[in-house]
Amino acid sequence: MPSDLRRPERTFAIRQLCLEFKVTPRALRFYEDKGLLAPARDGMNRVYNHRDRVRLQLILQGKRVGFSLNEIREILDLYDHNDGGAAQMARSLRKFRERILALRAQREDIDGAIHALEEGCVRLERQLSGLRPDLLPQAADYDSAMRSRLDAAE
Amino acid sequence: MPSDLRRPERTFAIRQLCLEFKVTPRALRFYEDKGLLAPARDGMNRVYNHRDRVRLQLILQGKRVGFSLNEIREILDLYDHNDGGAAQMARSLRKFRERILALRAQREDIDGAIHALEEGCVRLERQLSGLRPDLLPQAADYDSAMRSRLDAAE
DNA sequence: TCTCGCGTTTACGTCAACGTCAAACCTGGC
DNA sequence: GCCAGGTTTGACGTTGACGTAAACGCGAGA
Repeated sequence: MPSDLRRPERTFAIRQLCLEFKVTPRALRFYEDKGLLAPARDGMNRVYNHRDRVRLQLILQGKRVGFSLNEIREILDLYDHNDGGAAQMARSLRKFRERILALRAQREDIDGAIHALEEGCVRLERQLSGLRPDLLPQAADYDSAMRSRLDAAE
Repeated sequence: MPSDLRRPERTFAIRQLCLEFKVTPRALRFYEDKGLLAPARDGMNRVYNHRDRVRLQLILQGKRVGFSLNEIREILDLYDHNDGGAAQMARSLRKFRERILALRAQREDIDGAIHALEEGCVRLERQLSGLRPDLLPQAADYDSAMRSRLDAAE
């Protein structure tokens, strides 16, 4: 009986989701307070199903890209009951496009920041190589350290 | 006497910078409290010079890409007095590279979110076009509205 | 002279997103 | 029967980034 994560009838205790997604129980309960999650109950205990798990994934992705919990809730709500009429769907569509534009702008900012920092790096490397070239490899180590970390993450 | 914004000797009152960058005086004073700005004084009044203006631009860009004020202060400090020794410079370099990696990761997340939202848009458009195609152009208006806004910003 | 409007400082308020702690509950194992 | 360990619900604490209110200074204009 290999209980697969992808089997839709599979349920999860709070602990399991916390371990899997590296969040605290407090966070999950907080999301529930705010209306982002609504797990079932077994007696007093929360029981998360496949849909709750997906929602949690979306919540965390949303947070990573800078959405507030309120915005995330809005989006989830839109996703959920856009059977609530065509007008509702049109509003969702507008919201989504708005978000896309905002995210594109944010990406531009990030690219700008990356370029600025890269220029700063070049400047520092130039100065350091003329001053104390022995200190340079330390920084270069970082890349290989990162590469191995990325490998490990895969 | 056309006082050009780019002339380095040009100075600014607090309100001018506030209007230009859409921030409140409270914010500028707050940044000063936190050591991110240090404008000169004319009596009791703050006088911002060209360098302060550039720093403010950097602060706001930093905020947009998700840096905390503390992180921004660190970066500005590093930029400022990396004459504080080669070891300091090496540390700056490491910090910069760290930041670059973090920003790249953030960009990946954003790209993911954009794709997800675009898929959502496609889905909604499909459903809407079969249901109430008359509601679609409203959303499309948004693009042209944005284009004109971008034009105005230039 | 008096009042505006903008500036200043100091101090407290707020909001989001949880952390932390307490007190109670259920459950399995000894 | 009882204890440890995980869960529940409050309730208060915390941090960052300001907002807001009070009280005052100061030069320009009616």
